[in-house]
Amino acid sequence: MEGKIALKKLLEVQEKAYVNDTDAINWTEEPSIKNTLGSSLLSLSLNNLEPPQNHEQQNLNQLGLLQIELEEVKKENQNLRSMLNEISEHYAALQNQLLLAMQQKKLSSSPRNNEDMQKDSQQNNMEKPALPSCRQFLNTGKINNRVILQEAKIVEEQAFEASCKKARVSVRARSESSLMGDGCQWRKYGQKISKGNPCPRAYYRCNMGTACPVRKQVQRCAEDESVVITTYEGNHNHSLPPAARSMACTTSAALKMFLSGSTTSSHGSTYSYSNSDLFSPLCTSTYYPSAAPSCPTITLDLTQTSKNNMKFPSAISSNHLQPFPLSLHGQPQQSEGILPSEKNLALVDVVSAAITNDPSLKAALEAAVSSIIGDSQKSLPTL
DNA sequence: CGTTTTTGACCCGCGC
DNA sequence: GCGCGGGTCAAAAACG
Repeated sequence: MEGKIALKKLLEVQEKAYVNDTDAINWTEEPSIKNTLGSSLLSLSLNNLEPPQNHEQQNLNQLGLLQIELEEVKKENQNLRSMLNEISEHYAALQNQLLLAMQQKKLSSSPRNNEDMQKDSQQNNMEKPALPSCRQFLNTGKINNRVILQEAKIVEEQAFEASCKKARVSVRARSESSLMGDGCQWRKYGQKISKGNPCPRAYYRCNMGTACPVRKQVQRCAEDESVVITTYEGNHNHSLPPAARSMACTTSAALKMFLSGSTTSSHGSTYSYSNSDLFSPLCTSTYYPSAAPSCPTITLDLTQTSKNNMKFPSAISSNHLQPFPLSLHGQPQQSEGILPSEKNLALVDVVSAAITNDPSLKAALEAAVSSIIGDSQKSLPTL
């Protein structure tokens, strides 16, 4: 019977590991379990190796029982898996609804074109079935949940794509090479010397998919030629290699967060991430000129390294950046001479929470940083 | 020889 | 309407 106990223990550990990944126990490293399992399994194998004398029938019975039990546990495991999937789906759907609600709030709070927005939303409501409230959603059945989830995803994707169509993500990084290793294949299709910058601007197109709309511009900073500014525009219409996916996730997540959680001026906005502890002159009051002023541009400033802190945008003005440092592990830290508004604090909270609570975003940011630094040997800044 | 890069010409939007 | 500047095209050159 020791074998049965061992199997039970093993299954318990497996179940525990499955239900909560973060609390998963590496049973091979857990001394008590390791010892118990070790001795039990050993005795089981020894029992099985015993010559089939009087115990033959007993062993066969045991084997049968164990097989039955194994099947039961497998079923239970499947149930747990499906439950987890459902919970994940619920979570995603609720997240979508939150996003939509935030977007609607943003639209309704904007005094400009309020009537137009209402008309648009009415039109949208006529075109698409209205999304249920959270309570309704939670009370609906399994099939309804799936349908709602799909609808929510479609609506969200449409809204996001519309917002992102012209949105850009700019990455500032110190690099000897003018090309950032972002995992994608790019084809150069043009080069120009822009006004106010002696360094030429290179234009690249994504070469990985057929007619992929993604483009990027690469230009060295006029003030500091060691800084390379890479601006990405558009969404990939094909699968990406892991390295490129990390970057795409980062830029997409950054766009998503800011388009959903912030205001946008009529003349376009520029936001900035930075990973520096202190304000750099480049960040405090410099406007990174966008070739398309009507497009919102998010700037990931990776020109300075830091261990624990990351700087996030606060002021969302059309022409100036006034970021202040934000500790990802705590509350926003106020910088000298810069007073963030309540709205900005809220935005920072959203961003902070998003990164703190979303391991994938955190990982994507780390991957993006590592791809830019291009030095896998060095330890990455802890986010 | 196929692919990629270079570079001058062209297009288009915006401000005056 | 005109000029300016950013973005794109496409032929030629370079490269492997």
